[in-house]
Amino acid sequence: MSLQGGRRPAERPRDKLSLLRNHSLFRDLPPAVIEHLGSYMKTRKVARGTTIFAKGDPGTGLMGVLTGTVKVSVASADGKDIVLNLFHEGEVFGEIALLDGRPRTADATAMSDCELVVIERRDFVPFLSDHPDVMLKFIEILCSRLRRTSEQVQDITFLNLPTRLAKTLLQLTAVEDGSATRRKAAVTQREISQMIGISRESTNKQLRAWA
Amino acid sequence: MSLQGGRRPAERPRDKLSLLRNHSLFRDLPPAVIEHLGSYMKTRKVARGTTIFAKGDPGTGLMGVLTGTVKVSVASADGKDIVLNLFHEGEVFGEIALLDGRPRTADATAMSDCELVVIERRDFVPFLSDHPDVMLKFIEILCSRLRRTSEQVQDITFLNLPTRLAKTLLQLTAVEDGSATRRKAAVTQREISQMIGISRESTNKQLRAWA
DNA sequence: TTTCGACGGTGAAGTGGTTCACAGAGAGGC
DNA sequence: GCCTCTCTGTGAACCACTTCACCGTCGAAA
Repeated sequence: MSLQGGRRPAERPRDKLSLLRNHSLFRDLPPAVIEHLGSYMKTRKVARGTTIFAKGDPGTGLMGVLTGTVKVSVASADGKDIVLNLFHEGEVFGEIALLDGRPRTADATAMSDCELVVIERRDFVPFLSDHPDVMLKFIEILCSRLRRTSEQVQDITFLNLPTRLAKTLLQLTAVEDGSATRRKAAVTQREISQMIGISRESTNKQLRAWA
Repeated sequence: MSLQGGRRPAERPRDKLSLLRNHSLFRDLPPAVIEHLGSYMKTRKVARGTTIFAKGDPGTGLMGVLTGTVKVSVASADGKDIVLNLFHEGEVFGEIALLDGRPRTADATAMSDCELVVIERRDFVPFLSDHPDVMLKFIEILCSRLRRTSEQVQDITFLNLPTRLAKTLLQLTAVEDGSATRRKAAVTQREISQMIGISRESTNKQLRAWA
């Protein structure tokens, strides 16, 4: 299943321009436009554990991952957490709030030290109006996100613990194979359990049972 | 929560043109364009219980509801069912497969006798390319769908039976208040239970406990 | 009128996963 | 080198919800 409509990188995006050049959203734009867009982008370094944005924040812009891994999750009233998505090098996140201008509905956290790029909404929206082809790409991305989230609903309601766990593990390893350089993104059992919506203990027991 | 980005009708869309005129997707288009688009639309009447499209079908087009209610759901291997969405008069559904050209990921069923309108993908996609403003509206709709589905994930994992049930009932009644004319769309307990992903019996018991 | 099928209603038994309460193992700070 | 913190590992008790089995009702079909 092609997650995120992003690229699955062979070489890494060392800088913001190569992120643009490699991402499906912008890949087909003429070089001059890409450079123009690049001039709007700011780079931001964040340390592992930093909150990049929080639920309720105004959605100020589009984020891209240069290096590292970003976790998008939501917390419940009583301290539980679910992970909605992980984003790796070369991928783009935070489009929803960018596109509809409404507040963020989830938290984003750096799972490792990260380098991010940001394009502000006020810069990006006018650009988007001038580039219908990019709108189409966004539509594709949104569709694939929707299919994914909808599949998540189905998994949660239909599948039992071991099956869901297996599926999640497969996805995780698939993604990690893609990026030759995996580093600090060691996924803990707690995080796995949050991805599938199951207690840490149960996850552990199932993993042990298999090992 | 504004569902679907659709209209909440005061007067009903007796024909396909007034559906176009009232729906947020097309509302702002010049009348000539609306009529042009209308010429592409076919009307289709389906009896209660009919399968409108099935999971795996090629996504042939965009559907609109003139009268009646349509249920979008998926079935699991072992015969269970979840309802992902209900669509009422004046609303539009089936955009995902329309927009990305991939197969349908869910079934659509007529919950009452329905009149639908259909625009074929081959007619609509060229139209869309010529109308970036409509693409923007689609982006809005996709965003709101995504927010809704994501909320569904959260509800399922965080909330317990009574809370989810209450929430679903509220949504149901809210929608039904909107359309003055509710008819055959009597929702059974089984359907409610499928909307919240809980057994029919448990739903029944909770309802009894409240009554 | 009878029959049939779908829906609502309900109790008893079963279970998958949670919660709680620990304990050991490593990793980083100082 | 020790202390602390986070992660992993594990058993026992508990509970929310499911599953199963069954009954009554009501409307439509025959």
